[in-house]
Amino acid sequence: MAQTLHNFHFEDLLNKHHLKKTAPRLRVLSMMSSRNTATSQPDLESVMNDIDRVTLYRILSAFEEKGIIHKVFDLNGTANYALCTSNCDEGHHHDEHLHFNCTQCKNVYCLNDLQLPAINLPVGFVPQAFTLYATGLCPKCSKKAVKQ
Amino acid sequence: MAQTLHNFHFEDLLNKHHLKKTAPRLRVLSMMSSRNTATSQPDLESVMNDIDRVTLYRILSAFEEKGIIHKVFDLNGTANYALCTSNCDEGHHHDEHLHFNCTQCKNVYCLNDLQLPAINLPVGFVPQAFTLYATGLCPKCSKKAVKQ
DNA sequence: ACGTTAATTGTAATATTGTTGCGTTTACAT
DNA sequence: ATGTAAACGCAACAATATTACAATTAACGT
Repeated sequence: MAQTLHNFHFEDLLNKHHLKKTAPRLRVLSMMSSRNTATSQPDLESVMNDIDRVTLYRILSAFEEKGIIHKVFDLNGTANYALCTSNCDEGHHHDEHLHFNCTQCKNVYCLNDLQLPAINLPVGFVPQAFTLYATGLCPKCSKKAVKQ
Repeated sequence: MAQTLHNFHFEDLLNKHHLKKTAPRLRVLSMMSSRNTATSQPDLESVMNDIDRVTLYRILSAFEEKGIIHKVFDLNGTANYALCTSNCDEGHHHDEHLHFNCTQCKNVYCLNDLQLPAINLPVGFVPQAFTLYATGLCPKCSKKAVKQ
């Protein structure tokens, strides 16, 4: 669970990307790092209900642009956000991992360790990035399902 | 392009799923089959601006539920719809193909022929469906890019 | 420390997208 | 032909996202 990151890590991160260290930004980072799943926009909004919605949108898009977080849409088309694991540059993400969307609890898991197999596209298609998306039951929900 | 389907095909399709043959439904089917890319909700709405928005939503969700079309969210999180190729049952889709989203023209291509490689998930995760999602340049746009 | 300034936030207004309830119309089975 | 359930259209609303601008504040040099 959680990468046990501390505030100064986040401050370094913001520094690195020439973003000012503000309370809202640090809170967003801390919330997202405290979870092992992606965080949905509605979740963010309800937890941070004292931060203005517009500010939240701007923080998220700034982070995404800088390669600090990445966005993934779940089954219902709602935006979920998760910290990028590593080397995502300005404007260029490298989050070619599996996104697992649990149909029960709706959580989106980023399975970073999973290597994507090579894919051959039809002629003419020039790929820039791949994402594998899976739906099903996450460990928690599959356990519950068995018990019943 | 297009699967050169005719109206009576659509009528059969609707019959098969116990859906009444109405003008709006036939128009939606005919529009979607006339394209080789998925159709975005905004596109549908602007082309069929004489059909009520709510009706459109209901048609789309009915078709999706019956396994006639499937929904895929593009880079911007907007819903795109495409006809299912084959054997998609009521409530159970089998659209485990590649969705290619062109970053230039924003079109979403369903590359049905592409076989997805086997994926091993971490223990506990019980998959129901996979979708591979790629971004990049489609044939048209990559040609243009070369010319410039 | 202190003031300046550009970046960031907050506020208000608006646009877009999706949903719900209900009365009217229509396909289609009898 | 006609009754009925299904589908449509309309109105109102809810949720999500964007834009413009004024107020605030982090970070820099002095």
